[in-house]
Amino acid sequence: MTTRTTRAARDTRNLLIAAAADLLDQGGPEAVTLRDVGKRAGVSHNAPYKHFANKEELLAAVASRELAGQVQAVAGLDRTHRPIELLRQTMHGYIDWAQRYPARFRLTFGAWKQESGELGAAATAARGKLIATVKAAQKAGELPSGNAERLASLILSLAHGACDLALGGHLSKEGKGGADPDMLVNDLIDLLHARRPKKRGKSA
Amino acid sequence: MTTRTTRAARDTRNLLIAAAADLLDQGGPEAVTLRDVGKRAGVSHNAPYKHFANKEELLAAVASRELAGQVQAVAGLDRTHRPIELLRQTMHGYIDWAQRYPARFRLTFGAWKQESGELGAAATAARGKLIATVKAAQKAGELPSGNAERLASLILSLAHGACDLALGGHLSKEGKGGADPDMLVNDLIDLLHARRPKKRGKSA
DNA sequence: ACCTGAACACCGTTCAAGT
DNA sequence: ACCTGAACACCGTTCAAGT
Repeated sequence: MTTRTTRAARDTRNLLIAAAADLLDQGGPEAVTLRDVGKRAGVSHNAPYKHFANKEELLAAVASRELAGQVQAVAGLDRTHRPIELLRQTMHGYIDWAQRYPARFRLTFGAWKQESGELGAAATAARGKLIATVKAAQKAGELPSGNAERLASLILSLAHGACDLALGGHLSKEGKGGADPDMLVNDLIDLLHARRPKKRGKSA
Repeated sequence: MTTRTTRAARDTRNLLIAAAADLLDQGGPEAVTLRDVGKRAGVSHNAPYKHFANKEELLAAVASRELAGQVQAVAGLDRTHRPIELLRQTMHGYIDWAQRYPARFRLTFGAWKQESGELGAAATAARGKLIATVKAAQKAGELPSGNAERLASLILSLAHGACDLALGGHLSKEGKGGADPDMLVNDLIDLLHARRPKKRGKSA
């Protein structure tokens, strides 16, 4: 099972990642100190340096795990639904994640000074999953044709922006004009669906 | 001119804000230390505490100034254009600001632990400006009818999300699928424009 | 190969004191 | 009313030393 790293080392590594994620959830970014991460993982305050080059690399590992979880969630979706409903569920899952774990969401898409290869790969994988879903919906005639990557960027940007603004209280939740991220994603998907190619002169 | 605060105090306050913004632009959030802010403003490292309760309040003042600048920019737009073009220019201005000053953009919409009344008011003013622009475009029949606040949230969420993703390199700039925030905003506005109320049976 | 404890430089914040 | 210098607690990181 273990190739080069021992089982104990991999356990410690995962414990450190889990500890960082927990601290993030409970107290935000500034609550994630290497000292508390170590304490929570049952090791000394600088044991993390045996598994990560520095604090940012530990945080990058947390972010990578989150993106991998997103890919997993999409892969586990019920494939009996129509492709456009799969797309809708994918985005609602994304929004649900952002709202349940706001600190992880902001960390994942936050500012990284040093590019982590693992994080970049996880992001590419997640983006690939979304593009495939968009392509399937296009093939089924449920979305307008055109570049799938650009369409995916449109949908993801909206969902992402709505989540980020909502977390900051910039979406004016109260009143009749209040729109949460789920509603806005539905609005856009409905808008796109209305522009789908008409197969047999069916009125839009 | 000065009501209760002296001119010197107001100058120092503005110098501190400007110094913080400069440090933010040059070295990112972690470059903004109270010590360097003071040094750049020509005062001691804890003079900021005479003008702001703590570091976060200084940063909130920076963010408020940025939002006020956005409102100013919209107010200065050429009113001879059609309303929907004003909307387009407003969003392009927003995107341009985010790309020129990424650290200010992320600070402004970042995580605030203590609600600053000034920042909240600035955000409300900026949102109000956008909603008014959307309403004007609706009245001119250039956007679909419906709740203007919700439509404004849709457009702002897209622009905001596209900027945030682009800053993190999550928008796959290269290749034919590459779409930058300006293109995505144009896509959405065109999509909405195509769904505008048809006045005299003009084909969409 | 992995971990520890001491140490260093740095930061936000407080406080007593000055004008 | 505004500012300063010293001090405190805390943090990321390094290093010598242990198994």
